[in-house]
Amino acid sequence: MTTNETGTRAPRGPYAKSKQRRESIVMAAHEVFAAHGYRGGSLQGVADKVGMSQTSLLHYFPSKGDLLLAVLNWRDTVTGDGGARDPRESLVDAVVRQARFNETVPGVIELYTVLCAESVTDNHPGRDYFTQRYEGLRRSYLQQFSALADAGRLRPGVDPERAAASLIALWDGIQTQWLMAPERIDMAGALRDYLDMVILPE
Amino acid sequence: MTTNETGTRAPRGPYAKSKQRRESIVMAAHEVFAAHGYRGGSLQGVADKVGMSQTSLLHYFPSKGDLLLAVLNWRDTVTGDGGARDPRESLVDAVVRQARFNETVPGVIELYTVLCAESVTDNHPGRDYFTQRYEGLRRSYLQQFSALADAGRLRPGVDPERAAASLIALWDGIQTQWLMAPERIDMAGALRDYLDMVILPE
DNA sequence: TTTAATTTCGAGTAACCACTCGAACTTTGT
DNA sequence: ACAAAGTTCGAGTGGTTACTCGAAATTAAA
Repeated sequence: MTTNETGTRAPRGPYAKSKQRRESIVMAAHEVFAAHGYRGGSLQGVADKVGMSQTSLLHYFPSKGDLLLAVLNWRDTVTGDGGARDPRESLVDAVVRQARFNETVPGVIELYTVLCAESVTDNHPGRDYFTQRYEGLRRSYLQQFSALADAGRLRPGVDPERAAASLIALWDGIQTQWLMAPERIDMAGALRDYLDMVILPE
Repeated sequence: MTTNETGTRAPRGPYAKSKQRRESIVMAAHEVFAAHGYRGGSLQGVADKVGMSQTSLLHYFPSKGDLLLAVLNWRDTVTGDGGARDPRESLVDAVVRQARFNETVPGVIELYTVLCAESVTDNHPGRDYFTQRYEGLRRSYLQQFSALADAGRLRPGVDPERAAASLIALWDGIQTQWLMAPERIDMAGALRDYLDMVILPE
């Protein structure tokens, strides 16, 4: 038994099912935000999907912005970011694998495409998340391109910094087109073509 | 004087200032939608910018969706789409020129980036516009890459169709990153690098 | 079993939304 | 000047929004 200096009892912390409850809320919010965007999605819609009242939802996430950040951070922990999981895996293989995987998980591409663009409007709660994410991604790919450049495997004239931003840009942009015409766009193919052009064969 | 068969007078058409009024509404809506997106922007906000009542605004554009389409179509007539205006101008020069120009016009890049991604959600009124726009852009660039391929100026292994989609994707994606960190991203540079890689020197 | 913290939710709030209606006011051809 | 059509807007409508409040139900530690 623990008491604090005021004699009141210490807080007990969340109940057993609380963690799963939060997770199911986050997953429902993922669906809603992917389908309608942040502004277009409503807390009521999320609550309906979970099967709880909107008021109860706000007990777990005190504001809509908090819920959005929870969705974004949860995605980060679950899905990858295009990096190699095996150090022996090449950059192009890692990117292509991630692109192919994203196609199979419904909502991932919608969520990022929609929310990322939406985040550049007014004071969007996801703005800091996306700016930091892009900075991190650029840093990560810059490092990989730099390593390739040191190994003499970067096409002459290619700047690693620009290539990092361009790879991310190509990826994002091809996802947008894929959302509008999935059967006409080969995401992995476009990324592979680009990287095969930038990176010289061993 | 014109009368129709019923004896009633023929409609007179809009008044003199109506055209300018519509245009000022469209420009205000352009600002609002660029800053807040379609769902985030409000008719009241547009009306306030123009200095008229929200009701009067709806006299010119009977619904918010109509206003959005007017904004998108107006943009098309005013700004270019990355094509060459002079047939002697090369593809890379035309693209770079358009990219540099877009940087100088506030709101153009915001508008397209935000609305394009937003348009893939539920039943967004701009959806058809963007899908058709992308189809048209791909067809246009495909034609140009094909012509270059016929002239033997396309890097071996590059598929004109994929290159068309990739160029557009790169352009869109680099605009998104530029919006978040304008001083760190060189849009024209990224596009030039890509095209210089795809297109062989004469 | 007691007891307090956590979880749930019904009811309400104030703000905002796109849009309607009807009546005034302005323009303009005759 | 007349009259019809175009324009403006105040007032409202029904709906939705995120969020608050207070109280009941549930959980679990002692």
